[in-house]
Amino acid sequence: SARRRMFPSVRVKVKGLEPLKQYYIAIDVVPVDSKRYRYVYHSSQWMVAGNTDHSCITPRLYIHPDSPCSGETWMRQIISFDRVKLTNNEMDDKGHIILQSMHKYKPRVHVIAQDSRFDLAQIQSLPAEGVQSFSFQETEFTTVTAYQNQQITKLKIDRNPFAKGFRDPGRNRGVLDGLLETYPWRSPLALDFKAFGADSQGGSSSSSPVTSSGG
Amino acid sequence: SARRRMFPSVRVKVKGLEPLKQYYIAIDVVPVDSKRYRYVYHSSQWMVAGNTDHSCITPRLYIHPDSPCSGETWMRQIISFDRVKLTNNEMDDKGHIILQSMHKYKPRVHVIAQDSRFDLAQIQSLPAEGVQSFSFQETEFTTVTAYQNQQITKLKIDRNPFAKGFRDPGRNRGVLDGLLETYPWRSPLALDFKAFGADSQGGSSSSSPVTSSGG
DNA sequence: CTTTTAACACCTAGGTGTAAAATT
DNA sequence: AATTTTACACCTAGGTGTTAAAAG
Repeated sequence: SARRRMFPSVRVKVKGLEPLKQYYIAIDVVPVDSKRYRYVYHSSQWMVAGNTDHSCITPRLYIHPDSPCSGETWMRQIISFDRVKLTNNEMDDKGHIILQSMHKYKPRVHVIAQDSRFDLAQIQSLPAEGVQSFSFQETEFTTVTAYQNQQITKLKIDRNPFAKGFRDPGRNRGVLDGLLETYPWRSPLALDFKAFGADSQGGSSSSSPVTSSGG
Repeated sequence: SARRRMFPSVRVKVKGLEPLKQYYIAIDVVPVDSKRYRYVYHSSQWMVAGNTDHSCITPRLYIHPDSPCSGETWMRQIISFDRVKLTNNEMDDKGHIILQSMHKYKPRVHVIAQDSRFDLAQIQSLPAEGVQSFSFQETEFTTVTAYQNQQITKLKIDRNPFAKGFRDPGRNRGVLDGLLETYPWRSPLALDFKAFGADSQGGSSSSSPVTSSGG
């Protein structure tokens, strides 16, 4: 029943909003498939290890704490979801995002136009209209309770300020640098409402008790 | 240009709200008079030391972070304003409550019925209707940048968790106990919407670089 | 002289991976 | 054997009164 922050966090830039209109921006995390995975150490790969039915659960929505906010303000800043918390506790009552361990997931970002018809700050699920949703291939991740991949561990230690105590000022740095070259998202992800499509340019996203999928 | 939390913080209990209706609850701090004060140490008293015109400033509103919320939820819990921050910086751009040092002030609590006509989460000033305001005589305080009254200092050290490092486990305890007997607010203040009046029963309220008024 | 500012040691509060223990 | 939980040392982040220096 652990609950930890998602790290790296999802960070997005938005353009094409109406400056004076009010928007909510939210994130949720949806299953990529219905498979359960296990990590095969000697081949450094995630392998299918069973099936899971996710169809009866609706994902929880994390509303960005700045919501609601004008399109102008949203577009002026990088929108960071660094306080999102994940848990594997299905009975969680703190509103955190509930995921099953050893499964693949992908975050989605939702931009919701304010509408006086629904209760704006009490949103528990997505409204039927006035929503645009985006997701990014490179933010896919696999959930774990213990790290399987030492490269991910090193990346987390080096990039997460709260893990500074585990940093080795010595030669580990080279290993991390190598991983970062292949780490797809370094700068904020980009959402363009004029194009109405997901234009990814890198950024950061993943989760806490989590390793990336590929090996 | 200091900005510190208000301590003790204002804590209220509410009754008489409509359970299913949505409300904002907010606090602001208004001048008690137009006088500037100085503390006369030998007589342990605040004396008038000048005049100030507060008429051209509208006080800033601090909206309780749980807002908006149903009447049922508001009534079920103690409503604590322990994150309110005060500053003497008139140019403050962080939204903190701006006060002048060496003046007397009194907090006000506002209960605001949700209304689709105004932009609910962007409230900068009080709406013209649908608001009920309460204040409590015993929460009056005088602002300072350095404590004038050693009893207040001792009370803060003993009651504020963040000041634990200054606590003296020895004989100071007796002094504080004596002050607490005369300290008027120990339990949450009470707002009754059926009576539409301020029914005070003690509680806690004051401010950060602040001493109480009386000697 | 009175009042304010800034640096400081000392706290609370909470986010890390780790390693051992517990669970399945 | 694989996975999860728990206690832990070590961090970040930020709230205290104190003190000396600065400002008025």
